This record gives sequence, structure tokens and C-alpha cells, in this order.
Amino acid sequence: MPDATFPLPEYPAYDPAAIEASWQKRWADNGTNAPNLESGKDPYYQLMMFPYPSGEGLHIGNLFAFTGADIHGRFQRLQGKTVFEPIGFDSFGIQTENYAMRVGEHPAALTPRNVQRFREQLQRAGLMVDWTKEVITSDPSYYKWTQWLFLQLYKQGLAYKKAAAVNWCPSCKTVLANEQVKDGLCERCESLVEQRLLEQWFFRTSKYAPRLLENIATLDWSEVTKQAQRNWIGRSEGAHVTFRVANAHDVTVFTTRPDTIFGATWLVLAPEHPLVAEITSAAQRTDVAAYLERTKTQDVVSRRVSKEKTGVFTGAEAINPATGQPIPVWIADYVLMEYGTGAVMGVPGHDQRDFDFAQNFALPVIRVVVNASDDAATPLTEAYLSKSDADVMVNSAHFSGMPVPQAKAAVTAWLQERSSAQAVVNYRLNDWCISRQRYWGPPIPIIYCDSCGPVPVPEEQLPVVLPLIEDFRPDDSGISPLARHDEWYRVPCPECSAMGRRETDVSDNFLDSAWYFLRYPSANRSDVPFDAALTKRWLPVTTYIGGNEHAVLHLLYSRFITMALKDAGFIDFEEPFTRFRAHGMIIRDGAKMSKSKGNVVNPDDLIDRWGTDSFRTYLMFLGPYEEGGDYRDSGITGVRRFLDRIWASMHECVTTGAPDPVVVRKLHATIKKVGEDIPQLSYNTAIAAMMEYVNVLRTNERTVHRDEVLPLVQLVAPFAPHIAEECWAYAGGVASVFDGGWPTYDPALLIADTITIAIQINGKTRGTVIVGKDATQPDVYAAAMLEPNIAKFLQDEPKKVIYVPGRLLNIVL
RNA sequence: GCCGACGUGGUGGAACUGGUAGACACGCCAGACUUAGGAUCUGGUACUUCACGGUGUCCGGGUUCGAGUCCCGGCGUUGGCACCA
Repeated sequence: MPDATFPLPEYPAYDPAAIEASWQKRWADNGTNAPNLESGKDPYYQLMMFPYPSGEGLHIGNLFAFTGADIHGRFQRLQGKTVFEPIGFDSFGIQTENYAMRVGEHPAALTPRNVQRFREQLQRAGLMVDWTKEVITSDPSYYKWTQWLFLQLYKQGLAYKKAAAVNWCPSCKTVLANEQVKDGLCERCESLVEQRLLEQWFFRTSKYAPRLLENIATLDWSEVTKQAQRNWIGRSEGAHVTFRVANAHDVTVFTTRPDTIFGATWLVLAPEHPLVAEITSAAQRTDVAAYLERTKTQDVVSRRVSKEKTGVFTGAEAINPATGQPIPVWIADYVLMEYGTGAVMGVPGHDQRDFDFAQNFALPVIRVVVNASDDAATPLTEAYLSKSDADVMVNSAHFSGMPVPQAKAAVTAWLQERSSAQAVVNYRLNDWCISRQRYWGPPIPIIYCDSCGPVPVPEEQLPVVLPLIEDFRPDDSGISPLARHDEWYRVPCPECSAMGRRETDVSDNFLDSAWYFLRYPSANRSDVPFDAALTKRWLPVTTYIGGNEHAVLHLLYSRFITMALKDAGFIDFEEPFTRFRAHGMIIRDGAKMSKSKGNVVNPDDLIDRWGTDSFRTYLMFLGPYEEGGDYRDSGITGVRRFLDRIWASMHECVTTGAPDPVVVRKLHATIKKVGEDIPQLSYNTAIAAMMEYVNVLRTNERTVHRDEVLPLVQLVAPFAPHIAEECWAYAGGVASVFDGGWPTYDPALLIADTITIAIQINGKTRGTVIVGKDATQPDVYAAAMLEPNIAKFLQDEPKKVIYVPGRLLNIVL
């Protein structure tokens, strides 16, 4: 930066702090970033994932995410679209509640402060956010509609209550979703997770599994995200096969390998299977009871992580419908009640888990699939998982000798004829448990009445306001703290007016964020969750940019809610996000930033030192936006120099004379490149292209013409909006640079008069020649012969000559 | 175990459908202007060789006139899921 002791320049030094504050104020005063949602032409809904307002303030990852989304939104605006770029705060939830407990404050006191701090930081970040449509999920004006949403799903039969074995964290004292359990430990506090049986509210996400899966193909989303969704939904084709058990009961299993049924030498039920009690023989009752007790009290770690196969014999026998032979029925906790039918057939020869089980309990192994080169008599040392289409059946009655793929269908059909099987498709997507026995969330709007049962709170009585209570801490009763407050808890039944009790569970934080994008355009409306006309005009979201850590849950829940609302007739689309792009993660020194590692970077300090524009541009320059990058302190100087040079060029430029054609040619190439890179989120290469242009622009301190620099100001505007506005205004631009459009390029100017052709001998580059742009192969060849370095190789006639016009000539000797 | 991504100078990273590997930037070296330089500008910077040249995109094969890019087989790093029948 220029020093004050030096002869003063004739123009003001680039002072980011001053111009950034001034432009942020002007944008707010002029409503620059608040589009007219009713009438703006070409609506473009640019969404970014709203932050959870933590006590630590915004971190660099947030700003990386938001800046990337903002650049995209600003670019769309420069293309003439009316861009709506809202933001809000995901302020309910267990994170805030846990933080509040840690610092000994009430979440209701903490949240507004955190939100305010986030707001200030976000405003400094120079985002094109429409602050008039801000949404705060913990505000009654928002969660009123979250509760309304619950009621709509309830009416549709998509919300129901059931007793379920849940993951219980003894430290957080709450139920955890399966997704919140990592290796049997609580995702947040890393305590051992236990199992408990509780009455919970569920949404029927499983009903939508096929649609959620099929629609993925129609979405313009990052491929990684789509794949993660597919895996999560987990479709598998197979069959339900029914076994007769103890001459009295039918037990249905799900299998993806019906072809291996001749190798099924036992049947296993999950410990929670409803038939366990009925089929257990008198002799085995004690052992079974002991086993059930053990699996129930066992913590989830030993159940889910140690894959040791345990089990107990029920004393019952089942008939294998293929062989007609009796096989023993076992109970084992490697069978999960949540998946399939909660029962499986044990085929030790061709399933590794069954093989391990057979080893532990000395159960017979029958091989029913062999590879062409294998001998069926060789004892197996592990399960043979059929991988080749050349595998054939053995020991399988009249199916022996049949190739495996064919046998899958044939065996199913054969069993089906005998009413023992049915081809089915199974999904691993479970229903969504939305109950949380906690305080900091929207109370689920249900009242229990002794005579009427569960009664939904009438819509006109919403919101069910979360009461301000001092002792919001959960205890280990498993019941929400709200139950301890009679004046809130006791309430008349809406139907019969007898005294009833409120549901004390609050809903999952993911429900708050599963519909916020619907609320934004209608954020100022208190009478409806979303205005019909505005929703029609602005949704679905045009482009959504966010972290891939939400690739599964948040995005899937949002899709589910959107589908449910469509089916209920509230909206006319069923996919909320037309285009989704996942950004990468910012790491430092090859590792995630974390407080414990002490490698956290504070964005405020960087903005103070270098300015928002430099900081934004630097974040985008670190690496490909969709991959993230490695943060280093040293690199930001290069970006700041780049902006300094733009500033200097603008203030030193002349309007007399004509722009240099060579510079103009480079300018047009840069306009093309930047305009192509931004929509693909190739921000790092767009910035590199502009830097290259600046290097040409200022070569040897040449005099810059205004027409050479003004389009550059427009190109850089999405990245560095404040300096762009300032330069635009300096050059006499009226209004905002963002209403000035995007520069166009002349394709004719991109074609140079001369081109450089690489000359290769046997594929090895030996030199280059410069020829006219229309040079033919003989022209290039002749030119190459004038180069001594090339000519010396050509004592003999070349065998072959390959010419790639405009690129290279390869002479093969 | 399953699914995915990635592997290029001292560093972050470029390289469109196979076509001059290392754009751009940091750092470093040298020079200019300077009382000064942590400002600005200019030049250089993959490795190796005095040079001509040779070698280079994780390793080993292959396809091709030509491979960072495509194919096969390894190794490594990283993200997600995981007793899902």
C-alpha cells in the first residue's frame, strides 16, 4: 500500500474499510438488494443454506459457502434476472440448547444475541441479501407454521405415533436419530448411546421412498449428492419368502437372493420380532429370555460395532418351502427389526454374516452356487458371494446347473406358484422420527384427552407458544422439561373441553429447515405460511448452494415435505430445488479447522486487515469451489494486489485516443472466459483469467484507456462488489453496477491473425512455428522445415504427418 | 465391507471433447526506482546438464502418431454409509 510520506498520488488510495461501509449503507438505503417479488421480471431464486447461529460467530466455512452462492446470484442479476437472495437463522435445536446449558444461559436470551452478531457479520460480508425477508425459525411467527405443517401431515395420515426403540444419549438426555449416532457414540458429546423404548411421533417418509428415488434422475444436482441420496434410500430388489414355523405361524423373510433358498439351513428373527414369544418352546424359554434381556440392556456399541454374532435357539422349527425340510429357528441381534421383515433365512454358504453365525453355532453349510472352475465339494472358508454371471446353481433340485441371474427369477417364480414367495422391492429408508424430548424447539401441536385420545390443536389456536421456563434442562426421565409446567401442560381438550394434556415433545430441528425456502418470499405474511401467488412465481428454488454434509438428511426431508404439500394440494411442484450444487470444505494445513486444533481463522480479523472484497475473492481463489481448498495466510496478498491494480487502472485511465487492439482482444477473451466459468462455479479460474487480463492491461506501466478497464470492473463485480460499485460510480455509471448489465464479447475478435503451432517429431515437441490463421498442413510443414531444430531430424521421408489445425503438427519418422 | 472423490513444481492450484504439462497466485532469486522497503515496477523460477540434450503429472502394464487426461492391475490420501439380508 502506498505510504503517506511518499508524494501523494493524485487520486485517493484504495481504502476498503471506507468504501465497503459506504456501499453497504447505500444498498440498504436504496433497497438495492430487495427485489420486487410481485413484479420483477425473470425471477431467479438463489438460495444458500441458512446458518445455525452459534455462540462462536460466523466462521470461515460459512463465508466460503455464502460468498460462492452470492457470486452466483450477483452474476444472475448482471444477466438481467430479478434475483431473490434471502437468508435467515436456523436458531432452534439441540445445538443451541446444549450451548446455552454449557454457558449457563437461557436459549431464549442467548439466541437473539447470537442472531444479532451473525447479522452484523453477514452484513459486512457484502452479500446481496434481501434483509426484508429474514426468517428466524425460533420466532413464533415462523414456528407457528412449522406446527401448521405438522397438522397438515397429521391430517394426511403422514404423521403417526408409535413406541420405538430409540437411541438414548445419557449425557444429552435425549433421543438421537440414527443419523446422530456415530459408531455407537453420540455425534455431539461422544457418550455411549443406550437403547430405550419411547412413544414417538414419526413422519411416513418410507411411503415416499420410490418417488424420492425416481425423481433424483430429473434433478440438476451435484452427482455426489444424488448418489448419496440414492444410497440412503437404498432400493433393493428381492423377494418375500414365507416359512411355516412350528406348524402354526407364517414367518416372512426378505432376501435379495431367493435363488439361494436351497442353501437356507436355518431361520433367524430379530429379538424384537413379534412372533418371538409365541414360537419359543417351553424348554428354551429361559435361554431366550436371557438373550432378549441381554440385547435390550446392551449398549448400542456392542450391538452395532462389534460384529460378533450372538444368538439363541427358539426350540421351534420352520419348513424350508423349497426343500420341504425342517430347519431350526433362531433369534439373533444381527437381524435388524427396522429393515425388511425383521427376519432372514440363514444361507451360510453365500452370506458372510450367516457364515459367521454358522461357525459360532455349528450349523450346517450347504453350497448352492459355484463358479465354473470351482469344485462344489471343496469346503468353504468364507461365504461365496456370487460376483460373476458365469456362476451356476448346485444342490438346488431342478435348478442345479442354471446360471445365477436366471435362477433368481426362476426360483422366485417357482416359489410364487406355490404361494411361498413374492417378488418385492425393499427400501432402507425409514420413517422419520421427529420427536425430541427437549425444550428448544416447536412444541408438537397435539393435546391428549382421556376420552377423545390425541387431538390436533385447532389451526386458529396456533402457535402453541413455547413457554419461557427457567428449568429447561432435560432430566433422565425421558420426558420433555415442558411436562413439569402444569400451567402450560394442562389444557382443555379442543373437542370435549375436559382437561387434557399437551404433547410435551418438540419437533426435530430438521423440520424447521425442511420448509424455510417456502417461507422466504412470504416472510412478511402473518396470515398464511406461504402466499399462493408468490410461491407460484418464485418456487421451486432456481439454484441452491450448500454443504454436502446435508446431502442426505436436510435435502431429503425438504423433498419429502415438498411432496407431501403437493399431495395435500398446497403447491403444484414436488421437487423444491431445481438445481443444487455442493461446495467443498475449507481446510487448513490439510486438516479441518477446529478449536481443539487451534487452527481456526477468524474472518473478522481478515476483513479488518484486507477488506471484504479481498477476502471474498481470496476465498474463491483458494481452489475449485466444489472441492474446497487449503487456507493459507500468505496468499491473500496476491488478491489484494490484483484489486489495487484495478483501482489504480480505473483512476489513472484516460478517455482520449483509442484502446489498444491487443488489449481489447485479451479483454474479449476474458469476458468470454469469466462468463462461462461463473455459472459452472469455476470461480478460481475466472479470477485467474481476470488477473491475466490485468497483467496485460498494465504491461510496462502503459497508459490504460477507460474502455479497457470499465468492462473489467463489471466482470469483477460479483466477486468484489464494493470496489466495483466505487469504480463504476467513479467512471460516471448511474445507479448500481449490478443494474448495468454484463459486458458482451465479439467472437470475431477472439480469432487471432497468427497462430502458434507446436511441431512434434514422433510425438515429442521440438519447437513451434508461427503461421497465419488460415495456414494449411503444407504451409505449416514448410514453415517447420525452416527451423533448424526440426529440419535436422528429417534426413528421411516422414512415414506419416498428423496435423491438428490450430494446434500442432506431428511428424512420424 | 459398500459407495464416492482425489493423487501434477518449494506451496495452493491450471490444462475444454486425448494435442506445446505447470496458466494464475504465494514463496524464492535478481534488477529498477529509492535515505529506506514489508510499497511499486521489470525479469527469472519443474528436475538434471557447462552445453547440445535428457527426464518428468503416485507405481506397473496397455491402447494411440500422441496419454495428466482413456483401459487394466496395484499403492496412497480423503469423504460418506455400514450386521440393510
